[in-house]
Amino acid sequence: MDKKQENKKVFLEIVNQLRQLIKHEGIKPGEKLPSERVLSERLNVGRSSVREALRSLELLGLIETRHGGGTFLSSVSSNQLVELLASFILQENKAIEDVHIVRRMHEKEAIRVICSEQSLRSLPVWESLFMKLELENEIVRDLLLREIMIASGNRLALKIWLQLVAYSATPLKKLSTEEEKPMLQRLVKSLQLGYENEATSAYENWMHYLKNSSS
Amino acid sequence: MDKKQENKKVFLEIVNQLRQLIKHEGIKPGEKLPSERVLSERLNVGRSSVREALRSLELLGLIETRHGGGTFLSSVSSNQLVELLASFILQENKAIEDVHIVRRMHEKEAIRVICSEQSLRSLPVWESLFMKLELENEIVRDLLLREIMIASGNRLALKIWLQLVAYSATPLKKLSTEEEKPMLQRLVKSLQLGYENEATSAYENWMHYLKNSSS
DNA sequence: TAATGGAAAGTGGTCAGACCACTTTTAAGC
DNA sequence: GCTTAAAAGTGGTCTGACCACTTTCCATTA
Repeated sequence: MDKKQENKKVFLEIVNQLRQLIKHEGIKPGEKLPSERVLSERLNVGRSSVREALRSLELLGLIETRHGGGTFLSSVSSNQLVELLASFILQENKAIEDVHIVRRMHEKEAIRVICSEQSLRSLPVWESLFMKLELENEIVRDLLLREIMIASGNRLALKIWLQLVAYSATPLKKLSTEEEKPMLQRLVKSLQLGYENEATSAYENWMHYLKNSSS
Repeated sequence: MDKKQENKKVFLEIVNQLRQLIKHEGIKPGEKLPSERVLSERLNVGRSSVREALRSLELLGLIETRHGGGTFLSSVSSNQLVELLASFILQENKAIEDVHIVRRMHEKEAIRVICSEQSLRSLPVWESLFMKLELENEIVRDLLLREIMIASGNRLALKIWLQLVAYSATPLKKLSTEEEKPMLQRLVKSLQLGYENEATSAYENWMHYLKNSSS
């Protein structure tokens, strides 16, 4: 049995070779790449294969093509762009930390949105959540966050967030502790009042607490 | 003389048509797309053009191809989030506003991240961009934003952002105007200095200008 | 009848060649 | 030397062909 991992897409291999060529040839941003015909000859592949690779790079914005003029490396700092390419090719998705960061970004933004809109601030759900905190002394953590995401009203952001949550290591039904209570109350209250800074601060406190308590 | 603005990349047009076809046909994630030969016939384009479009979508992770098997809308693959975005962006029509909002959110957050990290603020790319603004008086809009997203260092966010951009209605090569210059300079400068509020404000000004000037 | 095996059809992967449209370069003509 | 038209270069697209792989289908067999 051969290694399945070597099943690299061939057109990705071409993309990779293009990357090396750019590096080796020292082609700077804004400069011209060899023509498609030359590339196909140098890489020993058909012109159409070269084009498939180039179109991919174009959709990513890494190159620009001018009809009749040629193909050019996008201007500005190529080092970053080249490295970016590598991360795409090598499928470096292992950054779990990135998932957390993006998730928190969405949550924070949702809080901002809610604070800045009277109609969202006055949703009955906040009062309900606040009461629940008072009476039951505990609350499902993700329930609050989910309500926040839903209330912010962006379906795409909500979908992304749900996916991110699914990826997060944190169990869905984790209950909040007694210690979290004041933070949560502060968050919900300032949310209702539209105190953006206060709400954001409360949120960050909460996240900081969760981070430390889990380790 | 015709308007130069109509210089739509044809392979991008095919990408769009594919989107419509997927929506109209009701193709769900994980399901099979029509074969390349069928697509080329239905869209009245050559098979090679279809392939160029498909390869672009593949590099973005929106579709999967199996040699001899067919082409499929991404489903349970390496990155489910990519699949989610694929289905959302490819299928939902009226959600363009949501796409914009999420995109702007990612950009704003990236700006915040850069401002708060010395090593990111001092990247040479900012000086380069600033010089370019000074000398050439114009700059490709998305180039600046792309650099910001790359510099922020979150690959997941970058991947999300790239997909959002790929399906935004805004042309990739739109140049900034003379009026935008001060806003862009302010953004880049405050980015370098780490003035988060100033940078965010400049960004929002810029976006506000773009929104009004396009309508 | 159910299982098996292999042929046939379907599909993506790649290549070569041919045009076209547009840009850049070259060279002719003034 | 300058202008301008022809030529060369380059990306854009289509067609047809062949290969490699997968799926489907059906006849043969146990």
